[in-house]
Amino acid sequence: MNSQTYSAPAQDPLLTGLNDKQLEAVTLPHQSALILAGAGSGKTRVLTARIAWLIQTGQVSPTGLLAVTFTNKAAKEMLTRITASLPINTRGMWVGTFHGLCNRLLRAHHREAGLPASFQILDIADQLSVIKRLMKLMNVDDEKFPPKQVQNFINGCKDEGLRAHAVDAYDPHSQKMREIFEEYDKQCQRDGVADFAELLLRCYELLARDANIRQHYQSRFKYILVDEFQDTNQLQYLWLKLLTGHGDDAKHNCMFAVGDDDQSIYGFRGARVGNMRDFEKDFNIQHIVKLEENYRSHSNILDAANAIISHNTNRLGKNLWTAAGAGEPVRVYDAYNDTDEAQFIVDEIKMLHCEGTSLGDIALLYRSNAQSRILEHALFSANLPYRVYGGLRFFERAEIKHALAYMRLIANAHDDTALLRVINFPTRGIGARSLEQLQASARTDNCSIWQAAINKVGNGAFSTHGVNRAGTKGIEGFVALIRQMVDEAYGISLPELAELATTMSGLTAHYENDREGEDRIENLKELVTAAVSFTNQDFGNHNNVDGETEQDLLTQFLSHASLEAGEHQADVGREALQLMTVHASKGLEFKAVFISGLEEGLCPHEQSLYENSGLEEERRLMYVAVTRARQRLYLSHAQSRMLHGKVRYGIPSRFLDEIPEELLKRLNAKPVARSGGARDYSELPAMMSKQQSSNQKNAMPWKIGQQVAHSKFGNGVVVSYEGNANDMRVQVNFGREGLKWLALEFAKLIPI
DNA sequence: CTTACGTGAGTTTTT
DNA sequence: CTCACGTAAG
Repeated sequence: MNSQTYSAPAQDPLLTGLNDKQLEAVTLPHQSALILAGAGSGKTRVLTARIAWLIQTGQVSPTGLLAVTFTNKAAKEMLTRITASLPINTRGMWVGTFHGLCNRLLRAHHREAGLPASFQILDIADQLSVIKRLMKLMNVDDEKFPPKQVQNFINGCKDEGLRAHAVDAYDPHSQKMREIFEEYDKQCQRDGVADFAELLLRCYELLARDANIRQHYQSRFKYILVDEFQDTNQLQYLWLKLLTGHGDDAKHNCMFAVGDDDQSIYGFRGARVGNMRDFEKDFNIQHIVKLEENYRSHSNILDAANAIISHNTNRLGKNLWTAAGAGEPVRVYDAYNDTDEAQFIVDEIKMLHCEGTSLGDIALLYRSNAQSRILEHALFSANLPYRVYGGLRFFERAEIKHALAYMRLIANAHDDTALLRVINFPTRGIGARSLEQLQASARTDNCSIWQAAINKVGNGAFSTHGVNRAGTKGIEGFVALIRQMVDEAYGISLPELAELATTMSGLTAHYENDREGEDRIENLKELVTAAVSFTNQDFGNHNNVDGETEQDLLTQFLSHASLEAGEHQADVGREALQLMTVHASKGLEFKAVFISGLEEGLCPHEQSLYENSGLEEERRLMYVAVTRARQRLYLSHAQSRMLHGKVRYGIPSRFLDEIPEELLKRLNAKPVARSGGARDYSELPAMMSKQQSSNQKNAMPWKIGQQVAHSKFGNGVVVSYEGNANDMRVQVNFGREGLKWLALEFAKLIPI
């Protein structure tokens, strides 16, 4: 390695504790580099140390670098760590998500980007409603063109950097899709809104089109650091290339990309693992550093993960190892059915908990959300506290979106999506007919619905005489309300504004009359609280750097609400088991991990087998799941499972076969006979639907929780067992005498 | 404008 | 099975 640029003093606090590879990555010379960071290899540490090191050695100023992540959480984490290691002000630093940074850039140059200063951001739900509305207007058959599919199409195109006109369409169906896409973009433009993908595409196009702005940022950002590079999509990569000045003749800036091709699990959303190889080639990467030392798991777990992932082809190549010992074997449980599987998990959790593992350090992972139900049921019955990740987040809740819609209308009443959301909520007698009329006149006049409403009720002076159609009164009321809100909003603080949006709109009153509105009112109050803390914490956070325009706090808050929808669930204080999909578990770690539902058809998922390289992504998913565990890993599968109201019989996942038997401890059944060669899975889908003869699980001699008496140790309770019918050992908790393993063959245990 | 019922779909989802 | 959504009736 070329170390002429800098030689690290060994005692440098930034660099102490780094292993050789980490140190190498952190102190790489001034060139683009690719860091292959395995799970639990200290990736974030390296990324932040790199930033700190670059700054501290004077190679770059804090404002001269850009660090981009996928999640707000990761961005925050990075900022926190930077602040902890360097006495610098992170304000004005460009550390954030792709969307957050693009938003920031677009706000600063909204005119050049062709957007209003207070443009709003559509989340997926908003976007879908725009599409549905538009399709109705265009008279498109939503049977032939399911709105969700249209949405995926539009986002998919944008993620590849394509506008409607650039999309190939040779058949009527795709031509229609393209047409909707085009109309959709026009509609958004008129509303002054941008969807998630639009933020990136708009930003990309701006940089591509406007040489001044491009060069400005290119000369500013000497270093670009990218986290989770394997998850970047086509457009994100193009954006990065543009920012580094890659396409231009001038020598380009440095890109420091950190990623793990084995953890690429978002291909279905447009992520391109291939970007890693492209990066290597496009940037003529001289430095690929592999971080393979894992600080998380014992080696049995890592070896299992390595074995599984080695079945993938075309990897960049990496093998995790650890200085920690082998640890416990990976436990495998062959359940009779899904209920049995859930019960097994509950029993094991009870035991782990008895032994002192805190519930919050235990995760239950599954491939699809539907699997959580049965687990929840079992946990609930056992009185075990749990927390399910997923579902609606704070800013996605209906009542919150309603309040935000009022706030959006205060910022810009021409926002059709916001208007339609609340024009009749709380109800004010505006029915479908009057709405249709409004939408129709908006379309004829090519104006916003707000404008159409104003035209209808007259500008300012309300004419209550003459023909008053049913809806007019309601519309008048709505127009007056919004105007009044805008008036009142003038000069007040953001929390006051949030308060205004929840009360003056009638939302609070509406929910007060609702029997089940209590929680919603609580949430609305919480929204005001969120506005308070946003005001305090983010005040000046987006200060004028570099000609950024001062955007009002309201717009900032609304962007924040869209871009950072909040935690998935708030009750963090309580000690609770963590239930989540494997996708949601990425980046997390737990002392003990249960991966359930390891059956063909579920994991790998049936659907994935029809997609090309679908199986490999499923395997990466399994790899991610396995590498979450620090000490103990349970893999379970059920011989039968209730799915879509029918009993399905599944065979164990092929991924189980890919783990060497010596790493496993089969908790009940005898190991599946290994046929030496690979199993033939080609006819699986057919097999799945057939009913196989189910071999009954061996009867367990001792159930967990069974009370027993022992001549020497006294009374106890069975907490665990292992082995098979001939050679069974049970673990018994004798209270004061402690936990004992007893071989059933010798120990005289009497059930009581 | 609610409420009830029928219908159909049902992987994963950082922003 | 279970949820979300759309349509019909009250």
